[in-house]
Amino acid sequence: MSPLPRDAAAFTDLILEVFQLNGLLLQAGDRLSAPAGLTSARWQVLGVIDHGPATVAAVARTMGLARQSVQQTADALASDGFVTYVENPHHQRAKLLSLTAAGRRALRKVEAAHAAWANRLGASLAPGLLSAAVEGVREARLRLEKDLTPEDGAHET
Amino acid sequence: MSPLPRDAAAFTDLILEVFQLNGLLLQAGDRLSAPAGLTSARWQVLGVIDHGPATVAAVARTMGLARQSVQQTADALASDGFVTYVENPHHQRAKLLSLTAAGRRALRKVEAAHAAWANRLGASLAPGLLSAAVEGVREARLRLEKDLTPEDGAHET
DNA sequence: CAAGGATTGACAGGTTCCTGTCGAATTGAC
DNA sequence: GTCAATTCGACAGGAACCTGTCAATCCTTG
Repeated sequence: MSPLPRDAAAFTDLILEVFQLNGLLLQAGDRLSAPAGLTSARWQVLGVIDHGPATVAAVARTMGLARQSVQQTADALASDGFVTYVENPHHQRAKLLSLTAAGRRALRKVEAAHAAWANRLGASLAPGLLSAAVEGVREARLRLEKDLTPEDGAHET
Repeated sequence: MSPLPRDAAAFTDLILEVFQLNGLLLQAGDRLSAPAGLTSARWQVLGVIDHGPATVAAVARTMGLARQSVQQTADALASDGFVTYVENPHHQRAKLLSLTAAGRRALRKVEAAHAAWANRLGASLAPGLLSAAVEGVREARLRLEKDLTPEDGAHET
């Protein structure tokens, strides 16, 4: 009822758009990765360890997710043979997630599909519009990150 | 590795930004609604039935979610007393979700917090940047929606 | 080198979304 | 008016995220 100021209204619009786009992107990601036997979440994990093995916690930090979420995905990937846990010279308990041949093969397949798709979608949007969107969303994200950090609590993030 | 064309790269950047912003927005929404005893998902459902009672299926359509997801949230809201199921003159089995006094009170509280928050965040961003972001994200969403619709399957969406 | 703090993997449990299926109620075609 | 298609709520099960907690393993400090 109480009319929001223009800025606030625009910000709220952005929220709604982002929610919807996020849902569609997940759907698209699942569709892209399904033929390789993957899902969005699993594909993303594979992508992180593509440039080198890493611990579950390190992958989680890279992805901005909770350690435990990535653990679940990683275990699933391992039991499907896309990934193996290899010894970590720097840590006895924290083994390294490493791509198997099958994992690398699946990843390459998804990446090819992704490239074609991103190309098609990216080309269908005015370049200026696209880069403005990226910049605006990034700016909003940065503000929000600051806004959400009251003070870095001691333990776990 | 294989370098994506510029458009595709920008599109991929947008995806990453949207994923991150989405996560932060959910976090912010939960923080805004927690003092009222709600969460993002529950708040959104209350918002839909604020302008009048509706069936679970109708709410789901409005929100763009599966019927079953909203059912779960609605049941939780009902057992917490924010909502009740009232008789539906047009349908014997499909009762209407309706706000209770407590539900309306909680919703108003969250809306007030949301307004203050959106105002603060919205004002901290250059207006041009913000509207460009909204426009760009909307455009991307529309393309993606088209891209994802192969043909409207018969039953359930 | 010994103690304290931080990080890690494991496990438990919860939320919010999904798909799939079922029987009941409504609606539409004939 | 009857019969088929659709819509609805209920229930089962699963995916992907979360928080909280524990013991084991670092790592830093003194």
